[in-house]
Amino acid sequence: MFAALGDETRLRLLGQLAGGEPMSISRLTAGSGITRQGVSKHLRVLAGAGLVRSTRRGKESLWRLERRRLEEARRSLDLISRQWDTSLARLKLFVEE
Amino acid sequence: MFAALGDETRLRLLGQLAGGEPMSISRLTAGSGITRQGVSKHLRVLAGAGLVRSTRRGKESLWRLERRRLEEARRSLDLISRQWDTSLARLKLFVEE
DNA sequence: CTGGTAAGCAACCATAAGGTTGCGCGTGGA
DNA sequence: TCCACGCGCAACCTTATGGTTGCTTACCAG
Repeated sequence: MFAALGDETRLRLLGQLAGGEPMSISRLTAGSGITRQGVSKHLRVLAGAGLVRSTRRGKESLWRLERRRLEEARRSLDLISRQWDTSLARLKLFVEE
Repeated sequence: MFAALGDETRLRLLGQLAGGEPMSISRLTAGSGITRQGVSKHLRVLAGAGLVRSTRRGKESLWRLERRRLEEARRSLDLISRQWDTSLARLKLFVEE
């Protein structure tokens, strides 16, 4: 999932989708500087990480954010960060004794 | 920075360092399945993202976490997530009017 | 049913990334 | 002083990745 987040283009896509409004590929492509196919590929990567989801509507497919996953990522970082904190606390305690 | 987090080996390294105790490269290498050079490369990537820092002590260099950066990453995710939330709230409000 | 628009599929290309091997260098201990 | 240990540097190999082009499929409107 972090790998999916680790690309500028994909982060930009997330940013666009963070607007809340579902968007079609061609709309996401507009002004992106890369091809529609490129965008499509990136979207599939994001979808593979569960960060985004698409629903077909007529001849266009609409993509939207999957917030749960973002929260998961945040929690993972919290975990490491917190583990670090408590370890340091223990260490400090140990040193001060 | 997410790119730096987006590799299993590097996440594992962070996990080890999250123990709070600074570790040498050879120690981090032990049981990692890859070469010392590989670990070294990954550490430099992490350092490049500011997630980790090293200090030379005698003939070994000790690596430790840089917690601030983890918090930054978390904040970034929060930002997207929150932007999504508020947009949805606005949208909901709009729909309900 | 015909044409245009939105997207999927597949092949392909160049470069970046993960990993290895080989060698040289400084430091600490006997 | 000499040797072993822990690292850094550089070259190299292989596979993933970001991106493109070309062609096909699906849907809607006239």
